[in-house]
Amino acid sequence: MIASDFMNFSSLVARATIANNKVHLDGKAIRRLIDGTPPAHNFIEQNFDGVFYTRDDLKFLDRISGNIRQLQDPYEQALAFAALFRSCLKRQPRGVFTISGDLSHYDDGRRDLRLSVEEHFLEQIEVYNNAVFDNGRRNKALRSDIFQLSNERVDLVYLDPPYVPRSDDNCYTKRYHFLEGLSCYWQGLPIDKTTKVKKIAKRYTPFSYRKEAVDAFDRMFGRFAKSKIALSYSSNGFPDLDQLVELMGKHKSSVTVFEKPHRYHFGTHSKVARANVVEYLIVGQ
DNA sequence: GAGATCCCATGGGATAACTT
DNA sequence: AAGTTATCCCATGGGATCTC
Repeated sequence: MIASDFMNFSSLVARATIANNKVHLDGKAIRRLIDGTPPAHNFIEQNFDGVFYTRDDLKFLDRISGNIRQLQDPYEQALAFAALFRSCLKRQPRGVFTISGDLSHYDDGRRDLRLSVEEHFLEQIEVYNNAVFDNGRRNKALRSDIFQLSNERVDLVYLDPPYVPRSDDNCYTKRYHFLEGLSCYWQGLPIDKTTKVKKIAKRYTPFSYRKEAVDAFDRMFGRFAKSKIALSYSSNGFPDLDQLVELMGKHKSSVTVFEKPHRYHFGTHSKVARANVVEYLIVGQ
């Protein structure tokens, strides 16, 4: 099995859970991770004070960033990163990095907002340790643009591309930039200090632009013309369903659409008009 | 079964940038 | 100059699942 993602942080999660068949974080590794020696760098504290988290959380993130890199085994490292990312998500209201500053009005009393990032981290290590299993195969986790992947044949490919929304930038960088930066300690990812949430620049992908998305889908389906394709998509995306079915039909003799109504509970303020969507699984073979 | 907890590829308004 | 597309910031809660 091969997993690949456009973003680094999510490919690390895949390395921890998909590529990794047997490595767990044991007590010794955990003690090394939370070692309290003051960190050699304080990039996170310097850049995100007053933006996300408490000062203690930020110090912990600087410390853990150094300690993770002391682990020798890449699967141990990946497990620690996966646990760290999930800790950061749970400690951030709504799990996104689009809001900053005083977030007390988001506090609805939930436990996730009371725990420190470090307390979450210890819990999430157990969560990820319990998620490790051996499927009896050699699996890979890659970080790649879909068009840069080697031409390896796969029986079935599950595609979950970004989509162009009708009025916004859809790129995940907007919501998860903090995790992407954290995954490499912002090495080579300069922060745009003019932004309130201290974003990094999003990487280019044709899937984000109306003018290029149709061609990108066409090329992507062509790239997997010899595999069964399962494409995950939504009715509030662009291109629309008819266009996607037609595009897949250029490369596949049979295209089947499965639909499931869904209501988002995230942007649910009264003026949100598109919370009701249809989720699609478009299968070509 | 009732209450607590947790999850969520979000959406709209304003404005900037780009097209024709 | 008007229309279209891209970007930035920030506001928002119901239902599935868990716990007792």
